[in-house]
Amino acid sequence: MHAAEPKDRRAAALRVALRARILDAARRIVMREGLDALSMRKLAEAIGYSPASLYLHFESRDEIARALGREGFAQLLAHLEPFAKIDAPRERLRAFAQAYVAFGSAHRQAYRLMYLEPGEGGRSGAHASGHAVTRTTAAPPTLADRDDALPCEEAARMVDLFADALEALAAAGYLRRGAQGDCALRARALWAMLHGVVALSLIGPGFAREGSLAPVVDAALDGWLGAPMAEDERAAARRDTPPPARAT
Amino acid sequence: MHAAEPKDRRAAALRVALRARILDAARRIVMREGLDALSMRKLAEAIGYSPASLYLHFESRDEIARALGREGFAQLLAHLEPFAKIDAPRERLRAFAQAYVAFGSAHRQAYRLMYLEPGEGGRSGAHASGHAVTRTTAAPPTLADRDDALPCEEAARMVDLFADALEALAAAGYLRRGAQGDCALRARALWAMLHGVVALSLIGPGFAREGSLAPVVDAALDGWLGAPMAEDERAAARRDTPPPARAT
DNA sequence: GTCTATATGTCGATAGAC
DNA sequence: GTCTATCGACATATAGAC
Repeated sequence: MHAAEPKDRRAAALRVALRARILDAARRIVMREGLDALSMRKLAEAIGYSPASLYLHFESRDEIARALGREGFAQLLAHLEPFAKIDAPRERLRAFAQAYVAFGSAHRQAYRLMYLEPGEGGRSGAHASGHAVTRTTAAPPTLADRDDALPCEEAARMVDLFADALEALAAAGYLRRGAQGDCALRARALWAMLHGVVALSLIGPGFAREGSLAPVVDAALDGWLGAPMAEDERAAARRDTPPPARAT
Repeated sequence: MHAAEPKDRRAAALRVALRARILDAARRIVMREGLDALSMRKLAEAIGYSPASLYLHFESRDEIARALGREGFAQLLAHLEPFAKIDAPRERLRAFAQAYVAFGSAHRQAYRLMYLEPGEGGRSGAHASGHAVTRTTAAPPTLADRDDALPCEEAARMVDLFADALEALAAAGYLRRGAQGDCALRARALWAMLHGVVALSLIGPGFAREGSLAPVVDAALDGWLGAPMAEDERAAARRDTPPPARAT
């Protein structure tokens, strides 16, 4: 194990650069023509290489799609994190929620990539040719052998963001008895609701009026944010809460 | 326009019977091996016909997948409708919610089919071969030209079921001010939440503990069902509410 | 080590014979 | 109506040039 020589360093740099070039081209193709249009051939042509070369840097088309999905989660997290500095928990949660669906609506292709089921990808293949078992009749295909929990670390951090805001909400007295103990659970429920809104809006128009998902999100949040709670009662529950300031 | 002759009737009957046979075989393949394994060739072999013959009864592989998806919605609706006769609105909504996620968890392949994006299907193709425009660089592929609102009529009826229960909840005094006017909106939010829970559980384990989605659903419902509302206040809001009866 | 060229087996869909 | 034959596009694997 001797130290890295300059030659190795340069080679490694070239490798990551080429990986980035491949992902850039893949991202462009997916954004322009959708995930189904992402093929190794088209991708290779886009970067001026042969299709086989791509397999030196990525294991499969699926791995490329998954890499793009992770990028999407990182983007989403970066989109949400600025709102974490909002002190008022209700406004913070509303900001998170609206920002989430806004991101999903604005980057439809990226969003679809993020929640790609393992082995979905648009095509199937599994062309283990030649002497391999070719596994035709095989495998309960829905659930792969993933033992890691969330789609990625960024997703976990997002859920933590939600949970923190919900804890602050409980601490501020907005949530009543029975709700304090399960902020982690409630954060996942919030995530599920937001994902559901985006996913349903993605499968076709008509779920919400003319691309405006905000009212649906607001309707869902009203239950969680203590909106139906009486003003005086909320004040009694805890006095030192910053003024709501009417979220924009 | 003369009346249908017996010959036409018999031919039509054979046509629908063959359609049903095709769908039966397709359903079996999808349940056993997943949507990706559904190919026209395998399907043709399963029913003892040539691949080309399938195109006389279905426009494309996608149409077959969509037909299976509609079946799934009908199944889901049939699974939910019995609970509509529960009088207590809170228990009714809890029953709907838990039944929804139970259905989604129990019939993963069917569920995935139900929410298939237009043109998703597992494979892509769009192989307009020969002299057709071949439309390579084409079409924002995410959103097809569907102008009908929901995925299907069954989905609309399900949302109506939710909305009715929410109206009953409001009428019973469980929902406070601001929440009564938007039961339709809230019903969609509920649908989105439930779909989000199932969808997130489908992309991999780890979203909820060991396949038990119920706590997440309960956490989400607590906000909507007025659970955090004080008992005495609820009683004051409306007295003639049937006893909750502790939903099973 | 990286890439090109090529081969194999997959697929959806169509044309045209019967 | 049904089948055979075929087209064009695909993922993946391998041999071998540089």
